[in-house]
This record gives sequence, structure tokens and C-alpha cells, in this order.
Amino acid sequence: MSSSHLPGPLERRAQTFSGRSVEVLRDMVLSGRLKPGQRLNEVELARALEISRGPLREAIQRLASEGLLRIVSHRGAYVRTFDADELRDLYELRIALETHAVRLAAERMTADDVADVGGLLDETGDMLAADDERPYPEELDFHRRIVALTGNQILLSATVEVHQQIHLARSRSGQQPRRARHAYDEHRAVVDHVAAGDGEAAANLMRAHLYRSLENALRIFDASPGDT
Amino acid sequence: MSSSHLPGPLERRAQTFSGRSVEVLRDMVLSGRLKPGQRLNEVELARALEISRGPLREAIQRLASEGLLRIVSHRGAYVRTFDADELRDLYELRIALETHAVRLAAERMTADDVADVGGLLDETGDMLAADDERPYPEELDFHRRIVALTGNQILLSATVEVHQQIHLARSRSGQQPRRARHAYDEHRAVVDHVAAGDGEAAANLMRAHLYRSLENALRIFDASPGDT
DNA sequence: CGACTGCTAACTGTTGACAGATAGCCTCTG
DNA sequence: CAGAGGCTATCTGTCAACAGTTAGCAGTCG
Repeated sequence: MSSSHLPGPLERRAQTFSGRSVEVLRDMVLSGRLKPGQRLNEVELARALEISRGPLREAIQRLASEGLLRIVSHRGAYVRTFDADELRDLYELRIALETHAVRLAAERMTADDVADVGGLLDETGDMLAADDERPYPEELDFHRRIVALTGNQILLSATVEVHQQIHLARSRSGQQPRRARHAYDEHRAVVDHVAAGDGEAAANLMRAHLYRSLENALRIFDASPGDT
Repeated sequence: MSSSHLPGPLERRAQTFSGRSVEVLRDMVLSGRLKPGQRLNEVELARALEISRGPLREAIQRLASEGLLRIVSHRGAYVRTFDADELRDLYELRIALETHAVRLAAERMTADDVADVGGLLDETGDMLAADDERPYPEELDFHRRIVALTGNQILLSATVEVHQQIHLARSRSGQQPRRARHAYDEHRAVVDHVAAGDGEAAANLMRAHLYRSLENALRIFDASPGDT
């Protein structure tokens, strides 16, 4: 569980080739420019990034530690692939993090926080009504926002990392509809309970919500071409 | 949240300097041979490990991603230090992981598993009776065992990583008594409920247990010399 | 015809040297 | 004597070349 891999509001842009490469590579993996299972040729990649292999290898080590790449001795680094069991494992980890997060959020959330998240949900609702579906950013942004409300930076970093892995795992399924309508209602219900200070209920709702999301993800996943 | 940094039963020893250095360095940090706040001189360390700076730097990147080291641009890598807030954040993350883990364990635990963990607890009880206190390995080993019962390798890796960070954070307090007697009883209670298949109750007990552990850790922490 | 063995090409793992940045010290000045 | 400024030594960031390993292919033998 790394704790310092997101840009951060105060942290100015990485000033080293190695650091910049981490961000560039992560973006290439998450955007699908590098596909799951694909091998990274160090010489070729270094030339493309206009750096030498040293800093590139450091970046690869970091992303491997984040779970986005997998390194095989003397054979190279590959974009990580996930089977159905691993996707389930990832979701269980996510559920662990986010159910506890809402519990904490319910204890600590201020009136301003409630308003902020409410505003976020309203925007999402508008987007849904406008049928302008861009499911990924909004969906995960809500969950990230909730965790951010705990004020626990370490918990947030861990959550972001898991979200990224899940995004990668699901990427092979293409951009399927993510049951946005139902998810929206469930988000609203979670926030209501958090705002009311009922962490227990919020946690239960979040757990149910994420388990439904998991089932949905697995259904899509099983219907897609395998990863081996 | 990295997912492949523990030796693993099947995974043979790392065959590369870089990989071996990760294990050696992690051990140096966790054993206290490298102290929190201490700076790692690359040239000196590389000479000590009898390797060059390249692989060493790769290892350092990995450990930074694991949260055991902190890298400052153009200044070097330092063994990470934690303040009281970060220790609390770490514990909250740990609580998130382990409360959900016992929930899963309660669903999946077999009779053999129950016997195994029961045996572990018996041994611990014997050690306590014999007054041969070696608190750390047993304490964390129990919690790791519980998480392992979920069969979720990713969850286990994340938990181990958090445990390591907590161990590092607490290391400055020296080896204080870790209220072994009370912890033992609470462990026993958790296992009983897991064995009975009552995940909800087990989770509540685990949460209470870990919050008590946190309060204890913070009490010791505050009474120790600061980290800045 | 199939399997095994040895060779070759490509790539990763590692090294040592070069360049740029940082921090501490020393000097100079008000 | 205190503070500012420049200088120097040390260390990190980066690079290019060397060495060892792996995978694929061709050739040979059963």
C-alpha cells in the first residue's frame, strides 16, 4: 500500500525523469494505450520517452509495486492481467476500505462536506438526465470523495490504488454501461446516512452497493475474452 | 497497495540484485538497523551490499512505494517517520482491512482452519504462561493468519504492508509491553465468533480490539521522543 | 517424421563514469 | 559580531556500454 503516488494538491510536479515517467506510464496503462498482457520493451520505451533505461526501470519498479505491472526475471515487465478471482479479491479489498471509510466519514463529516458531496451528486444526476454518459470518472470520483472526507490521507491513497487496479482489471471488458442509474440512487442513500451520522447504516449500504457492483463487474467480466 | 512483495511459499528467492536488495533493505528497516529518519547514502549502501547504485536505486523506489522509505528530490532517501496522526491513519486502514477480513473468514473458514488457529492461540497462551514474552511476532502472526484464512492474497498483501508500516511507526517507542494478556483473550473471542460463522459479531469484536490496541499505541507513542 | 541439441539474436541486469543540484563552510561586509 | 553571498565538496540523477540470460531457430540424430 503505497502512500505517495498521487499528484497531491501541494506537491508540485515531479522534477525527475524517473518521477515523471511513473506518471506517464501509469497514465498509459490506465488509458489503455498499453494493453493488459502487453510487454514493455525497455529500449523502445526509453527511446519513446526520450530518456535512458535507468530512470525508466525505476519507474517500472514503482508501478510493479502499485500492482499495475508485473515483472518476470530476465523476461521483462508486462501490463498486469487479472482473472475473475483476482477481480473479486480486489473488490473485497475495496469494500473493506470504503465501508470503514463511510463509518469514519459519518463521525467527522461537517455541514460543508455534506453540501459539497450533495453538489457532486446533483451534477452527476444532471449528467445522467442529459444522457451524456461518461461513467468512469464520476463513478470513481464519488467514491474517492467519500474516502477523502475521512481526512485520512493513507486510507485515500490505498483506495485510489485499488480503484486503479480495478479499472485496469475491468478495462478488457470495454466501456460497458455501469448501471449508472441504480448506482446513483445508492450513492444518494449512502450520503444521507453519512450526513445523519449513522455510520453503521451507511457502511451496510456501501457494502451492499459495492457487492452489487462486484456482481455486475463479474457478469461482464465472464462474458469477455479470457486473459490467459 | 503492492501485491507481490512477500517471499511467498512457492516463489523462489529473488534472483536479481535489485530483488534481493528489496528484501535486505526491508529487513534492515524493520529490524531497526536503519533507524527512522536516517538517510540512506547510496554510494555507501551500495558498497556495503556489494552491488552498484543502479539496482540499489530500484530497490529504494520499491520500498518507497511500500511506504517504508521516503524520497526527497536531489536529497536522498530517508527511513520514513510517522507522527501520531499518521499512526492513527495507519491503524484505521488496518482496522478497515481486518474487520472485513474476519467477516470473510467467518463465511469461508473450514473446520481444519479453526483447529489451526486454535492451535496457534494455545501456543501463544503457553508462551504467556511461561512469561517468555516475545510480543511482536506472535501478535502480528495471529492477525496475519486470520487474514490469510480469507484466501484473498491481495487482501493479505495489503495487510502485511500495513503491519510493516505500523511496526516501523511504533519502533521508536522501543519494545513496550503490548498488553499481551488482554489481547490474547480478545483474540480468542474473535476466533470463537468466526468459528461460529457470525461475521458481524467477529467484525465488531475485531474493531473494538484494534481500537484498544490503537489507544495503547498512541499512549506509548505520545510518551516517546518526537520524530521531527 | 519427431525430438533433441547447439547456435544466434534480442533483451534484461549491472556497472562505472559524467552532469547537475544541494548543503555546509568560509569570507566579506555593514 | 551578525548576516549575506559565493565557493566547494558531496551526493543524487542520468547516461551509455558491458555481461549474462532467455527464447527462437536451424540442424542433426534416432
